Amino acid sequence: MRTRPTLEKVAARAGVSRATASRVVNGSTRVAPQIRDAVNRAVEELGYVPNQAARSLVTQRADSIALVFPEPATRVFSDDPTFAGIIRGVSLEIEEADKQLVLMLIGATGGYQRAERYATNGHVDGVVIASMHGTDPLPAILARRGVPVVCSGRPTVPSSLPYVDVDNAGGAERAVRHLMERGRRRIATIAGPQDMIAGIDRLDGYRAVLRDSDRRSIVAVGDFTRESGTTAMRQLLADDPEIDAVFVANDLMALGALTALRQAGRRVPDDVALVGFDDIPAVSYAEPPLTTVRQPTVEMGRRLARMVLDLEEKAQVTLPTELVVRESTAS
Amino acid sequence: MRTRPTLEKVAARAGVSRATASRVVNGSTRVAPQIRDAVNRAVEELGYVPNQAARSLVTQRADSIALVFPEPATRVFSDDPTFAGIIRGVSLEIEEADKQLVLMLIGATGGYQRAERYATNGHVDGVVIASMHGTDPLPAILARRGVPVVCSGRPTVPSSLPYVDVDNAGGAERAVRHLMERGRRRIATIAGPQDMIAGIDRLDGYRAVLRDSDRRSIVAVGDFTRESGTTAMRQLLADDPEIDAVFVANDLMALGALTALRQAGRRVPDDVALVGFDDIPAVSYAEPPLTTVRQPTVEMGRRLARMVLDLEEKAQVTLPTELVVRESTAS
DNA sequence: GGGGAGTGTGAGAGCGCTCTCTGGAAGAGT
DNA sequence: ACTCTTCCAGAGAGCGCTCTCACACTCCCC
Repeated sequence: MRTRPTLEKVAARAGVSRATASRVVNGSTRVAPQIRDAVNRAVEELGYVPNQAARSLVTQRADSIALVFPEPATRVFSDDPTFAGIIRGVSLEIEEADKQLVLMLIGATGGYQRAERYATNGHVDGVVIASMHGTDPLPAILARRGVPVVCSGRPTVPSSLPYVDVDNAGGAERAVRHLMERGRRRIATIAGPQDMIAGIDRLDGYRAVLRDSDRRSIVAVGDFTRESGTTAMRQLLADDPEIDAVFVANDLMALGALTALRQAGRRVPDDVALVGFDDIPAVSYAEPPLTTVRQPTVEMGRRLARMVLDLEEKAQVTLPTELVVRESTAS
Repeated sequence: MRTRPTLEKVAARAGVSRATASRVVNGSTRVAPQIRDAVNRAVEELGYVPNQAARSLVTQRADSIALVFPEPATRVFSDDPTFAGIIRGVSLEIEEADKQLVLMLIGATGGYQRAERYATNGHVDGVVIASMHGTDPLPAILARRGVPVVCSGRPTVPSSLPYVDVDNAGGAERAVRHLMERGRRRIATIAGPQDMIAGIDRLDGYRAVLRDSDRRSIVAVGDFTRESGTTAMRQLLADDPEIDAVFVANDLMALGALTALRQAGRRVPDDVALVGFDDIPAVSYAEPPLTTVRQPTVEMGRRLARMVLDLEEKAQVTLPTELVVRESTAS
């Protein structure tokens, strides 16, 4: 393999100086047309590609951003398309900006130090943290180190860090109200983990609506996995057999709950109505298709990327969610 | 934000030369213990982190590899955990080697040139192509440019490029033979796209077994999406209502087929037995749970990464698949 | 006790690029 | 015709690091 051509070679071939060649490559306007053409031709002929390392060294920019998935997220990763949506969104925006995406799935051992070290060594211009765990120390650490950080999901502890979240509470409220409108009396919930903002806010939304209508909450807690949905549903049925509706804090658990209901001989929606959250593809193919709350995952990814790339102001953003009504809540 | 400390500063603080500081940072043994300690202390105190760009510039290594998902793959991405498995595997191995993973989802517009340009500018040490499309020109282009490339999935056109594939044909054969052993007479298949090696090989496996037992093939073709599975299943039932078993080339289509069967009033497995391929989590929660062929996606990712990192010899590897029997093929 | 072998440290070049600064040519103004 | 401005190209420094080479020192053996 022959060595890759340098700017020097391009300049020599075009009969100009390295500085001029650099100007052309970087699209400066203040270059005479015929010289620009000559350089471009040389670039073409030699197949010149700028050395990013050399460029970064002098510009102090890396032209890439990191997308970090903390350990707890990686576990769900393979079964929850929510993360895929965020990746896609971030990727789309990054590509448009002609930058690179560095993906870090933080493993169990020493992943944090590794991510911290990496993010602070100038190899990335910013970090998007796809953490659903609000107690994650990484964002604050990086921010203190001067690395631009944007979080996916509002941190559980109030902070001034920029984030992009979805309207979890609002979505939950709409879902529960929808169940009430359909005439459901005993509305339970399967909540998500209470160390994640999505788990907390969705439970809050559920509680707020029930409180307003003077009903009591019936709560089981899962961990956003399908299995935990099944377990929680069984428990709910054991605790209160009269339940006629369940708001489940995510679709994966809702699918698990559906299994438990079927096994218990309850018909959906006839006996028990079911609402999920996320709108992953699988729920629209479930039997029956599940009503759920859609969250704009790709858009989330886009906003996260735009903020960290400074294409838009870093802020604390909450994107709207939308109730998608399907058969599982037919009256 | 104060400027990050350089090796120079560390050396000064430790009272040694830059060269010695470099030796310590890079873990050379030929340094006197007390000097090593002094340097390490200085590193600690200053919070020194090596500048990767500067390092890459001189070593000509990037310490990162790219994982490329061509356009057709990105479409399935969000609903098919197969890709997530590959990503995890690659990520695990990369992390162990203390390198970085650059993820490229190739978009519709100019993604190829972008990927090519990026991969050849010395920013990555190698490329893993998660292409299921064997006609993809990218691998050959990069290989010609001298970039280490490993493909996920055997290219459809014979080539000497290293790849990691799974035993698609063998898995399909085992699945179909399993259906025969369960006494099924009319075994159809829903094949995958015939421009992907997984689609081709799985159909070949199906055909081989039927040929050996002198039965005729009944084939419908899908594109690996759930919807196409439903459509193909309907078509199959219309063509030949006597069908009592279907081998489906992937799980997503199998789930789609299950929907079609249910809608047509066919019981699974009583009337029609169903086998999928991939073993995604969803099929074990389907009603009934589907028999399928498991492929080791995480292991695939690991092998891909190890090859491209030169931790093991680049070769053409085929990993075994395994039949997982569940209720959908009970006799 | 002198020459080699072995060991640890420093000096300095240079990776490929960007960017400031300077110089020269051309055009405009008096 | 001469100066002033404008514009564009080149020279050169230097980003932070690694690595070769040279050098100083200790140790050992004949």
